[in-house]
Amino acid sequence: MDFDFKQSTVTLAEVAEAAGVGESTVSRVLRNEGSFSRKARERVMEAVERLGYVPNRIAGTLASAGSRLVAFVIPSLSNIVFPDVLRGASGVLEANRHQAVFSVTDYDPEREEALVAAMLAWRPTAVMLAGFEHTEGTLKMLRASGCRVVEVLDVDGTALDLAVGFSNRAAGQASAEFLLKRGYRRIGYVGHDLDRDTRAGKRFGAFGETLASSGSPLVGREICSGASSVESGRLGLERLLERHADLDAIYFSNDDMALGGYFHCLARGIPVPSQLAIFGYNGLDVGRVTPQPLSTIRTPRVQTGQLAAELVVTNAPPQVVDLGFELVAGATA
Amino acid sequence: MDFDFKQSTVTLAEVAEAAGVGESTVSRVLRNEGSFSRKARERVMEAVERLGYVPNRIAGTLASAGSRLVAFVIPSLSNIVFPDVLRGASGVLEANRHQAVFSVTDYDPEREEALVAAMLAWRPTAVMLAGFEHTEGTLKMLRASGCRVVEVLDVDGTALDLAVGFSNRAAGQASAEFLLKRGYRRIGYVGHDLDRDTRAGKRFGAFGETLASSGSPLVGREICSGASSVESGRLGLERLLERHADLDAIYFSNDDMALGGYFHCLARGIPVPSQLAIFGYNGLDVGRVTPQPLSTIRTPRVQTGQLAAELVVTNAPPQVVDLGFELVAGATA
DNA sequence: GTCAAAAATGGTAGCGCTGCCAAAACAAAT
DNA sequence: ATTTGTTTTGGCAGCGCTACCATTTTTGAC
Repeated sequence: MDFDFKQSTVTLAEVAEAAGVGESTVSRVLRNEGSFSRKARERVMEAVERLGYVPNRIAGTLASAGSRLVAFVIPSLSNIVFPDVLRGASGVLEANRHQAVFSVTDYDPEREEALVAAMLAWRPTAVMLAGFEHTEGTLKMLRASGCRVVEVLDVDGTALDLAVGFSNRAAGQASAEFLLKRGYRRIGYVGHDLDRDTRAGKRFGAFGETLASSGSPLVGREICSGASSVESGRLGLERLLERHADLDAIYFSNDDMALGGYFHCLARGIPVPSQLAIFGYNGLDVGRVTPQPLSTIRTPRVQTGQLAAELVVTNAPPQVVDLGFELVAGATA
Repeated sequence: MDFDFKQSTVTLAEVAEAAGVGESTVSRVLRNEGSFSRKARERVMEAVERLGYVPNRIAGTLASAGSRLVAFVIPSLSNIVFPDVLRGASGVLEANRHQAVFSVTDYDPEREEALVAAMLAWRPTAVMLAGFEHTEGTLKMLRASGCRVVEVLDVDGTALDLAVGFSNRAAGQASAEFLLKRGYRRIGYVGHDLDRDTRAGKRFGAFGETLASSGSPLVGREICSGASSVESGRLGLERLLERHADLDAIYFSNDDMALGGYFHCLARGIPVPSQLAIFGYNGLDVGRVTPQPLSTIRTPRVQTGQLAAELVVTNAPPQVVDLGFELVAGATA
C-alpha cells in the first residue's frame, strides 16, 4: 500500500559549493538583500538553475522569525462570504510574498479554539477570524501569541487587535427601516441557525427591535436548522406562509435564503413584491440578474479581505475599520 | 505607523526545565510517541499549561521532515467548485492533523508556475492542482520535488501522480446525447473563456463532436470573456439569441452561466423548455430549487476533495480515480 | 536477592537557513 | 605608494525541535 518518494535535497550549502561562493552570498542573492557583486549573482543563479534548487522556507523561517504565513480560521466554505474574503486577502498576500493557510470551524467555537491552537504552532504573522465571538481559551491564546489578529465581517463588539468589516446591527436596522418606509407592516423573518452564525443573529436582533419600536413588530419567524442555503430559504418561506398567510414582506437571513424564498414565490405564482416583498443580505451577484433584482444589502466582502491583508502586511496599529454597506433597493421589496 | 508585538517565546527547553525532565521527554509526551511514565506526562502537561507553551511546528518540521502541509493551487475562489473541493479536503486533512495552504492562480498557467514554486518552498506533503494542463516548468518542478501531486476535477489526460475527478469529455458527450434524445436539433452554446478553463473546453469539445457526428452540428455559440458568472450567462444568451433566434436548446459552460440563461428566459417570458431548453454543468444546489429544476450534470466536488486528501494522508500509490458524474434530467431540457 | 529484558530518560548532533561579525577586496583620495 | 572608506565576502553560531543513542531505572522471573 505504501509508496515511497525521495525528497529532493538540494541545499543552499550545495548551491554555494557549486557556485564557488559562500553560503551567505547565496542567501543574500536569493533574497536580493544586502550587497553582492554582479558576478556573484550570476554564478549563484546559474548554480540554482542547474541544480534545480528550491529554497526551504521552513528553515528560513526558523532562522529568521517572520513566517510570512497568514492563518484564516473561517466558519465555512459553503457560504460564499468566506471565499470572498479569502479572495480579497489572497491577492494582497501573494503580492506581498505571504502565504495563506486556512481551517474551517463549521461555526463551532470549540473547534475554532482547537484550530487556532493548531495554527499558532505555525507561528503565523497574523490570524484572521470571523467576528468577535470566541471562547475564552481562544482569546487567551491569541493575546498570548503575540501575532496580529484580524477579526473580520463585523464591527459590533470589542476587537482584540485589528477588525475590518461592517455593522450587522446597522444592516438589520437599515433593512427594517427600508421595509417600513415602503409601507410593509406585516413582516416575517426566515433565517438559519442563529446561535452559530452570530452575525446573522445581530442583524435579526436589530431588525426586530427596529420593527418593534416602530409599532409594527415582527409577525412571525421561521428558523431553519443547519446552514443557510437556497433550499432552506424556499422551505422556510413555505412553512412560514402556512402559519401566516397574510404576511406582506419577509426579511431573510441572507441572499441565499432570500433567493430560495423568491423561487418559491415564482413557483407558486405569488406576485413579488405586490403580494409579498423579499429582502436579503449580502448583495450576491446572482441577485442582480434574477428576473427582478433582489432587494438586499450589499456588503464589501472582497474589500474586507483586501484591507485586512493590507493592514497585516503593513503592520498597521490596532484599529477597527468600518467599511459600511450599501442598501440595494432592487425590485423585490 | 509601525506597531510592535513581542512574540511569546516559551520553548520546549523551558518547559523541560520547568517540569524537571529532559527535552526528549517533553517532546515524546507532546507527540504522544515513544515511552514515558505517567508521572513524567503529568509534570510536562502541568508545565505546558502553566507556561502557556505552544509547540513550534516550524522547528519540528525542520527537525523531522514531513511538514504535514498540503498545498492547494487553485484557479479561483469565485467559482464555487474550488471551495467545494477545499471543503471536502479540509475535513479529512484536519482529522489527520494536516494543514491546508492555498494560492489562487486566476486560471493563469504562468501564475500557477510561480505559485507552485512558492508552495514547494514550504516542503508540503502534497500539492493539489486543478486538471492536467500545466506549464513545462510546473511539471518539472513537481516531478523534482518528490512530494505527492494530486490533479483534481479531471481524468482526461496524463496524471503526474494521483488524480481524482471525473471525465469532462464524457460529461460533454452525455449532455449532447441527452439533448439529442429529447429531440432538440438547433442547439447553441454559451460559455466563458475556454482557453483558461480547459476543463470547460474539454466539455465543449466533446459536446460539439457528439452533435456533429449525430448530423445536427452546433448552430451557434457565444463566448463571454472573463470568468463564468450568472450575469455572463444572461448576457451571453441574450446576444446569442439575437443572432440565432430559432435555437431550441442551449448548452452552458456551467450552472452559473445556465442560471443566468434561465433568468433571461424568465424575464423575457420565453417558455422553458418548450421554446428553449437549458442545460448546465456542475449540479449546484441552487439549480435544484429554481422554479423548474435545472437540467445539468452533477459532479462530486466535495467527494473529490475528500478522496484526494485521503489518498494523500494514506500515502496511496499513484492512481487515477474516476468518480463519475450524474446526469440530472431536471425540468429545463 | 540476582539477573536479563523492558521501559523510561537525557544528552546531543543535526535539520537548512539567516544574522552577525570580522576579513578581504576594491575604490577613491592624498 | 599609502591611507581611508566602501563594498563584498565567508565563517559560524544559533533558531527550536526531533532522531538517535547511551544510560539509568523498573519490572518480572527465578
